[in-house]
Amino acid sequence: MRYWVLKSEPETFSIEDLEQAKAKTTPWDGVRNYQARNFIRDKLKKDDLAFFYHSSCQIPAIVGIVEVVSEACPDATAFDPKSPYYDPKSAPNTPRWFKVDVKFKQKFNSPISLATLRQHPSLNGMILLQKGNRLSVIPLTHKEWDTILKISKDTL
DNA sequence: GCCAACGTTGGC
DNA sequence: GCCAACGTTGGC
Repeated sequence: MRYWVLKSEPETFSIEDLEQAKAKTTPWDGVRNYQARNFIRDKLKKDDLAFFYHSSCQIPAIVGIVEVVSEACPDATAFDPKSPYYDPKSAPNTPRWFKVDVKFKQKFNSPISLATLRQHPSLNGMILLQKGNRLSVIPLTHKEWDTILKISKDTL
């Protein structure tokens, strides 16, 4: 199994929204970046775990943990002209975009801010921390996952 | 609100 | 296939 970071703008969809969702589960749809798409389609598997990251907000931070609970399938929002994620170039028989379902696992008592993550030298290589990084589905090494988990436990 | 960094588009 | 122009992301 693999570990990930999934980014979301809390004004659009927050971890609280996920916790309150039906079955605490949501389709992780609307991803419109090819690199992120490839991770979703090819690498995200049922039972993978991911940190939920709040971006473009007052304190960008990892705020909790979610679990992948489905395999990848076509992102239906791309077929819907009324959806903000509509993409006329994606058709049901030749889908361009994909999604998985994710389920709420845990919300951290104290979020781990970007600034905090940057204070840990062992996380320097993280894709999330790299300058100019805009990827919304980010792979983590097992070591990075463990390090961040430990930070979350130390700050309880 | 600014702006750096990056991705995408489209003319040639 | 190059690259300029434009659009978007996201931290600050």
